[in-house]
Amino acid sequence: MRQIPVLIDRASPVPLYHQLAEQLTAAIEDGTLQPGDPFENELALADRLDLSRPTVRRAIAELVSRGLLVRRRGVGTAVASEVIHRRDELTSLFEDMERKGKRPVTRVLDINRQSVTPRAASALNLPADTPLFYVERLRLAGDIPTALMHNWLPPQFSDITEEELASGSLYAVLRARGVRPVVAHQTIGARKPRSVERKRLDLSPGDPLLTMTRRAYDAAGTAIEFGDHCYRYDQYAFDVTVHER
Amino acid sequence: MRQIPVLIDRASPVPLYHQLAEQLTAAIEDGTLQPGDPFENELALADRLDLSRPTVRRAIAELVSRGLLVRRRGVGTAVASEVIHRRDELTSLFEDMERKGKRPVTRVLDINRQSVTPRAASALNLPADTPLFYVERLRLAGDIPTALMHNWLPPQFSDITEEELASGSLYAVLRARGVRPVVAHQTIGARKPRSVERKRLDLSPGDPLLTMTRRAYDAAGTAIEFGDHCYRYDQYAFDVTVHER
DNA sequence: GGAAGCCAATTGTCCTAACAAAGATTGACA
DNA sequence: TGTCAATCTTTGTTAGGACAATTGGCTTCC
Repeated sequence: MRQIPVLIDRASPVPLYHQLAEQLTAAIEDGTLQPGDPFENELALADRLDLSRPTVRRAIAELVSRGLLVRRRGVGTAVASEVIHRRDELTSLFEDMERKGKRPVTRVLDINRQSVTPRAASALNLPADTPLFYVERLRLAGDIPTALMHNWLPPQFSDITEEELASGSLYAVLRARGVRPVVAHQTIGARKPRSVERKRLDLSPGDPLLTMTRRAYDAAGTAIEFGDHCYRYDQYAFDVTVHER
Repeated sequence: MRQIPVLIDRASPVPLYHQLAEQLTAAIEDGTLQPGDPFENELALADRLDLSRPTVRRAIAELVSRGLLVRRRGVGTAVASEVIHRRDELTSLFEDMERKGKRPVTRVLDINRQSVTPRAASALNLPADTPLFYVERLRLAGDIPTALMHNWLPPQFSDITEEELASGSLYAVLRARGVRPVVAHQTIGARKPRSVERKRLDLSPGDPLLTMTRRAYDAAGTAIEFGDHCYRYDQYAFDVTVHER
């Protein structure tokens, strides 16, 4: 039975069960524990780390709910098989590209702090004539234009600067202001490009466009972003993991 | 403060926290509790139902993780706003269309019970030369061709008949055999159609194609389906709800 | 040698208890 | 009257203990 080294800092403000869950997750994700490997039982783990059983159970439950571990009463706990280990995440294109080592570059093409756009306003649950913060950006991976992004945000974000946007992800800017997108509804489709889009994304004649519109909400259910994005079909695809029930 | 009637059966083999969670969920889903309504606090609920606080917490945690409730320390618990209460589901195109009242029709174009297709076999974690069950289907909404679907299944499904497939959804056929797809990884993209696809889907020149490939797994992580689908861009789009963390 | 039954190991459920932290409310004081 | 501090309410974290249910292996008996 492999014992994973775990360090618990009782002085830290982060909950013990979460410290533990993080370190166990890391051990699985970096391959220290392989799929199918047996996992130290919860009593032993609690004893070894000087934590109570409920605390250890809570940490393990977190990994189980993410599909990293599988438990069977009377038998034990094991690392789940490879394919189950993924989860849906709310990420942005920027973060996706960074993870793949693609070195994303953002070019801000247009900013309008008083944009009246009924379609966007209604997606944000605001009156149709509400002036919104609007930004159009082009994302490049190296030299290749990858995505053309149109985003509308509620008026309280109209002080966002071009510099902030150029430096990285829109979600990072929002999070820096204490706003956390928690749920988003996305619609993914395809269509023919318009001529502006063809030019901006450097498309050849006949090239299709992959499109996504997104409405993102915070924990209270307040709409915080409406996005309308176009992607080069040969540069981007959406990976989605769906679960039953 | 609305008190929801809850009946707990301590003699039942179903866990108390689950009985409670079910009844609370029902109250939200049938509209007894409306979005934004305050929710009885956990101490009061525990007291009223004669349950311990951890048991009540566990039930509430279940609803929170499904996005039905929102909690804030020091403030209380409330029913989440409408937009949050949705969940990703593993459904099929057939079921999607049925829900929208579109009256789907399936036409089986090709069946091969011994198809050797290395790309599909490897997606199913089988040796590349494994003979697979292959079916090509065209889905129509009324008269309009909507999707062209290619699916490969492991050899144990090679007794599936054309009649079964014509009658409805592939997933329904699988479920009737006691196989439950639980997780699927989908990749959604766009591309130019090939000429067969143009003909089958009755596309005009220059029309793009929306594509999706899917690998579906059962609870044990066994691959049970590989699908490669094309959709008419003007007839179909994917709705995806993503959650943070 | 095989089968039935028992036992140990492990996870699952449930309870009591205590204290911490965050937000809202109240009240005292300037 | 306005502001700050104390207090109350509510959720969050952690602990410890008891017993139940399931599984797998071992032992014993035929």
